[in-house]
This record gives sequence, structure tokens and C-alpha cells, in this order.
Amino acid sequence: LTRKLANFAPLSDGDMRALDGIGGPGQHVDAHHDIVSEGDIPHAIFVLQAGLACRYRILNDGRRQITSFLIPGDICDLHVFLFRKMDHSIAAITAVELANIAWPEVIDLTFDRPRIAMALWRSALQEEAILRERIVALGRRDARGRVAYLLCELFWRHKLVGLVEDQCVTLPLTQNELADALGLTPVHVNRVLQDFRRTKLLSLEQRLLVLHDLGRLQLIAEIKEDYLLLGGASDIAGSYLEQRPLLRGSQSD
Amino acid sequence: LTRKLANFAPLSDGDMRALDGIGGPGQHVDAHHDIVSEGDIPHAIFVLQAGLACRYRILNDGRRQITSFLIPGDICDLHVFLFRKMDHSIAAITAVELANIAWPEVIDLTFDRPRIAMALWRSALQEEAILRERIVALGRRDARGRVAYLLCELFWRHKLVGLVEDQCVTLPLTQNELADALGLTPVHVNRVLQDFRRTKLLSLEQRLLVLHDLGRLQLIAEIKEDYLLLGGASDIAGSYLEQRPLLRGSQSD
DNA sequence: CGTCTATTTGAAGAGTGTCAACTCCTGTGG
DNA sequence: CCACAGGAGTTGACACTCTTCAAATAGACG
Repeated sequence: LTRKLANFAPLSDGDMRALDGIGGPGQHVDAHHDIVSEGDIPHAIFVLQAGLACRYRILNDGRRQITSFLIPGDICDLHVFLFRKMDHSIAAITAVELANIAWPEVIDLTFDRPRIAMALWRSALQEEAILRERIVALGRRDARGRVAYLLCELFWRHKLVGLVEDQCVTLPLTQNELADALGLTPVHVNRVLQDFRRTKLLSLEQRLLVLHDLGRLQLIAEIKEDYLLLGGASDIAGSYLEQRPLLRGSQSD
Repeated sequence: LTRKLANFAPLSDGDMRALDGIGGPGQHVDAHHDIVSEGDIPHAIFVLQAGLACRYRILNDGRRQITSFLIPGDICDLHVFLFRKMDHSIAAITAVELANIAWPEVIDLTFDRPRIAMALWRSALQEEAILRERIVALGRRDARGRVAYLLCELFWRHKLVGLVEDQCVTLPLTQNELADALGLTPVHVNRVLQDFRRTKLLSLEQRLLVLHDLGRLQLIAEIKEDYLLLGGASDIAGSYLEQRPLLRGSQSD
């Protein structure tokens, strides 16, 4: 599941084994329950193994804004390092399987395995890129653009971890949750989806999303074909990292 | 100027000196010019020394969305590590002074100075927190809430680097730029600002922002008093980092 | 003093929100 | 096996925020 990291940097077999080796006892969280709540003081980092989750915040008047979705392979909360308290909550959307990693393990890992450190770092930057993209969507796109954008994003991300088969993704999101992520009302999301179905752009029923016309959708969403793929991720930095005189306990694989 | 980092982790005198020591030749960029453009392949990291800048993207129809502002002390583009090409542009809003740092220097620094590494890491996480906060604002707040939120954010950030004096900040932003950041039209931003002035919440004229009633503004913005202050940033991780058997070339100050 | 940009004002229109009702599906307990 | 409850999806009418367009004013700079 942490095969996602291989997308970010070339990992040696030893790196892979090290990755598979870590990870404490798994944990299960039922759908619609918080994994961590705002105000919590998290003590571990976890990796989402299966299921779907989201980060969100609740406003004073009870409305909710989902800031991002977590799909299998995603890492939750390097935040330990910054905040004593969480400034937002993370909830399971479906039932969810987690792998815990104590942070000393993470620190050791990043020190001993420069390529893993780099992959983690890049994955964090990708998250940031996604957040920026969402800001653009919420700020400047109308309802159709937002829906198209979000579905494309989720589609690509699932594709990157091998969860797409023939334009189909399992997406157990309610229209309510889509609305909370897009800054719209469920009613309006519904109308947009129906419009998309009528024009044969996609179908989204029974928790199954099928993109019939990805090209046209991406036009509506104004997404560049590969905005997440990091296509030619520069490896200058990577190679420098490896050349670097490793006074500092290098390792051989 | 890189005193901002001291907010994130306790730095030793040696750390400080190391920070001041780096930084290549300064660079100047005129107002309304790009510092780096979308599609560029950045070769250096830079720190904003003076002036105001923003990250933005242009949509197909020419509209612009500003995703974040950069104020003195902010670091631009650890992105080198991830993308070959920039997925967005950075523009100078006012005339701007930059300090360049080649990335080998950055890598060396982060390896040799764990506390600096931690500070950088936290500063990146703070950026992420700001992005999330902006998503909430764009998704779920009305125009008044958004304006109030953005002005509070900028106010607090300037305060953190010592650029606030008696509720006053120099903010050379046009209403057009505010609108591009908030996902609104300049016309509407104008109306909201006038409303705020009429109700004695703030004044914003001649590039000078004065918050007359910060408390009430924060209510409208729904911002927690200290959302950026990272009040009790946990230092468990920090102390672990220092204890860690530094096979790896520790340094003494 | 004239030009350019930024700000201000008004009126009309579009896109979403709100509210409320109704349907469909799924799972549950009698 | 059926009735029922509850959540999710669907539909329509109407209200409202924000946008759009256009034009006037004010300020900054050469």
C-alpha cells in the first residue's frame, strides 16, 4: 500500500523492505467516526490501508467543510511535529483500516533512508499542490467545474495507487459529502451530476464512478492531463542526496 | 528576516549564525513582475526579504486565483524537489528583495542542523494549515467572512515577523488582488470593505490596514485567536531529534 | 495637466441557496 | 415475508448573494 511512495522516488529493495517492516498494530475505524478529532494530541502517524477518509472542519453554525480526502496509501499526520493540538478532524467515510507508526520510527526511517525521506517530502508537496488546486477550484470555478475537478482528482489519485480499472473507481461518497468538499449544497451537486449523466460525461451510482468522457471532463475542470503525475519529477536533488558524503551512517542494500 | 524560523523551534546561536551565513547574492524584482512563472524549472530557493508577493494561477478565460501571499521571511520553493516544472507562478506585488539559496546549501543545512530542519518542516506544515484554512473560507464563508478572514490572516502573519505596530500593517494590496485571492469580484470586495469601514471594524486606505476591532473581526472570520501561533508547539519530537544518536555528523555550537 | 490605475456607485441578471415534499433503496424487526 | 424506518437521491418554487456591465470619481505619477 505504500507503493505510492515509489511514484515519488526510486526506492531500492532495501527501502521497500524497510517500509513494509514498519507499521505497528493495525486499527479499525467504523464509517462516520472520527479517526482523530480537532483538539486531539496525536501520538502516532498512520497510513490508510483501506477505505476512504477525509479531513474536515466544522463551523460555528454546524456546516462542514471537507478540506481533503484520504485514499489508501495516504499518510495522516506528520502534523504531530507542528501542533500540539489538531486544528482539524479526520473522519472515516467508509469503514477504514489503519496502520500505526510511532514517530520515532518515522524519524529513524527518514534519517537512515534518504530516498524514503525524499519520497515522503515529495508526497507532502503533492498534497500541498492538491490543496492549491482546490483553492483555485473553490475560488474561481462554477459548480460544474468544481464537480468535474473533484471527480477527476479522485480518479487520478486512485489510478496512481492502482485502484482504477477501465475508467471505473469505487467511490463511496454521498452527494452530501461531495457538497461539503466543494462548498456547494447537496441539492446543487445533485443537479450538476444529473446534467453530467444526461450529457454522458460520467455515471456515479451505487458507489461506482465511471468516467465516460475523461477528456471533456478535464476540459470542464480545466485540469492539465498530468497535474498529479509529477511526470518528470526532477531527480537532480535525489542524486545529490545520494552522492552527499554520508558521514552520517549510510546504509547498503 | 529568517527570524521567523525561531518561532518554530528553539535555535541555538550557531543555528542562527548558520542561517545568516547562507544566502547568495540578493535579487530585486519589480512590482507586477513574475518571480518564477508557471512552467519554469527553478534552480534555487529564495527567501523573501522585503516586499509582498503571491502565488497564483491563471485560468483559461484569463481570470486569476491567488492561492497564497508571501510576506517577508517566507521561503519560496522547496518545490524544486518535487516538480520539474512549476505548477503555478509567483509574482511580486510590490517591489521585492530576494535572497537566493542554492539547494545543495539547503540540503546541507537540514542535515547538519536538526533544529533548523525541524523549523523548516514546521514552517511548511504551517503553510499547509493556512491553505486548509483558506479552503474553509472559500468553501463555506460569505463575502464578509472571507474578507475578514484574509485580513486577519495577514495581520497575524505580519505580527509574527514583527511588522505590526499598534494594530497597523502596511498592506499594499489593491482590491483587485484581494478579490483574486478571495474568489470574489473587485466590486464586491469594495462593498464589503465599505461596510467594514462604516461599522468601524477597520480602515484600509493608502496601503495602511488598521484593525480597530480585532475581536469582532475574528468573530466574523471565525478564526481562533491563535490559529497561526502554534501556541504550545509540541517539542517532544524536537527533543527526540536531539537525543538521537547522531552517528551522523552532529555539530556543536 | 493629462493619463493611468484604483476606487466607488447604480441597476439588472445569473448562479446557488433554501425549504419542503416526494421517491427510491436498503436494512431491520415483527 | 412484509411493514417500516432511515438515509440518500430527486424535484420544484422562490429568495438572495454575488456578478456583470457601465460609468463616474478620485488619486498617483510623469
